[in-house]
Amino acid sequence: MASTQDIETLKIQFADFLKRKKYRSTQERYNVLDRIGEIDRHFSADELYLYMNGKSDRISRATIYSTLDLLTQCGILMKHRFQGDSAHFELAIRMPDHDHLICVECGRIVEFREEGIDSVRNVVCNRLGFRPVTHSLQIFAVCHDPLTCEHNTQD
Amino acid sequence: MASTQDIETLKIQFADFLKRKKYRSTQERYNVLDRIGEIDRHFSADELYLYMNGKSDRISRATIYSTLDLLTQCGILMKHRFQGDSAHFELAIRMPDHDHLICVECGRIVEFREEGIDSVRNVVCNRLGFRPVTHSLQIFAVCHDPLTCEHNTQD
DNA sequence: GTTCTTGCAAACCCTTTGCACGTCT
DNA sequence: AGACGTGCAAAGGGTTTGCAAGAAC
Repeated sequence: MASTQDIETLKIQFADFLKRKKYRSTQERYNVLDRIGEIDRHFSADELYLYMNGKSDRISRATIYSTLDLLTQCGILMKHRFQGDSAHFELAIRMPDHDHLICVECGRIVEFREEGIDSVRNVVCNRLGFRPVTHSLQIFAVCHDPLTCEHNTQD
Repeated sequence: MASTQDIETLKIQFADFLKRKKYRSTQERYNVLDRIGEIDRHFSADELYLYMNGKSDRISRATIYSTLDLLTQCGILMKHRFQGDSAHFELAIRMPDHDHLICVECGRIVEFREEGIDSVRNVVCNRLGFRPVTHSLQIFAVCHDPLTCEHNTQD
C-alpha cells in the first residue's frame, strides 16, 4: 500500500498535470487516486469500480475509465494488458520499471525487477534511432516444481 | 511470406498436435494455416476472416477464432496484444523470438531481435525458479527525428 | 452412429459514447 | 454563465457461445 505521503505527492503531480492540460480538478478524480493508494496490487477498472462503490464512494464506470486514462497519461499509473480481457493498472511508484513473469500453467503473475532490461532497451533504441520512454516485458514460464503451481486459476 | 516448404512443415506439426490432443483434422483448420502462410505481417482475427472470405474460402469467424487458438497453443502462432483492442497474430517462424518497438507518437511498430533479452529471461527464471517458455517485450519510444514519425495512424 | 466441428446469430464482456444534469472556473 | 465532467444507460467492437446441420472418426 502506498504511504499517505506518497499519495499526497502524487496528488500534487496530478494537479499539475490537470492544470497544464486545462482539465478540471474534480473531487472524483482525487477520490480515484486516493482509493488506488489503498490497493497494493494490479487492478482492473471494474475491480476499482466495485471497490469504490463498496466503500460508498458513489462513482460511475465512465468516470473510473476516464480518470484511469488521465492517470496513465501523466505517468502515475502503469497500464498493462496481460493475456486476459481487461486492462490492469497499478501505481508506477509501487515498483518502478518492474516486469512480469506469468506461469503458463496456472496464470500466476510474479513481479520482478531485472536491471539487464535497461541495457536491452537502450541498445535497441540506439540501433533503431528512438528515444526510450517505457517498456513492457512479460516472461511466460512454468515452475520447476509443478506442485508449487497448483493455484490453478485458469484452464 | 513463408515458403511452401515452411508451411508444409508447419502442417505436419499441426497435424501431430491435433492427433496428440485428440482434436479432429478438418479442412478448415489446414486452410487457415495455408492462408496465414500468405500473410507476411501481423494480422487480427477479423483481418484473416476478411482475407479468407475475399479469397472465396467460405469460413466463419467462430472457426477462425478457434483455429487461431489451436495454432497458438501448439506454438505455430504468436499472439500479441499491442495497445489497441484486438489481438494480433503472426507465424512464430517469421522472425524467431523477435520483439516490438512501438512509437508512442504515431503507433508505428518496428520489429527487432536483440540477443540480450535471452539472458534477462534466463536470469529471471533462474532467480524465481521457473523454466522459460517464451516472452513478449514491447519497448515504447519516440523517434529522434519527429519528422520520420509523421505516419500518424492514431491521435 | 457417435462425437466433434462448423456456421450463424445472439450473447457476452470490456470499454466508449450520447445526453441530461451537475460542478468547476 | 459557460464549459467541462459526471452518471446512467445504451451502443460499440472484439470474442465467445448455443444450437442445428455437417464432417470426422
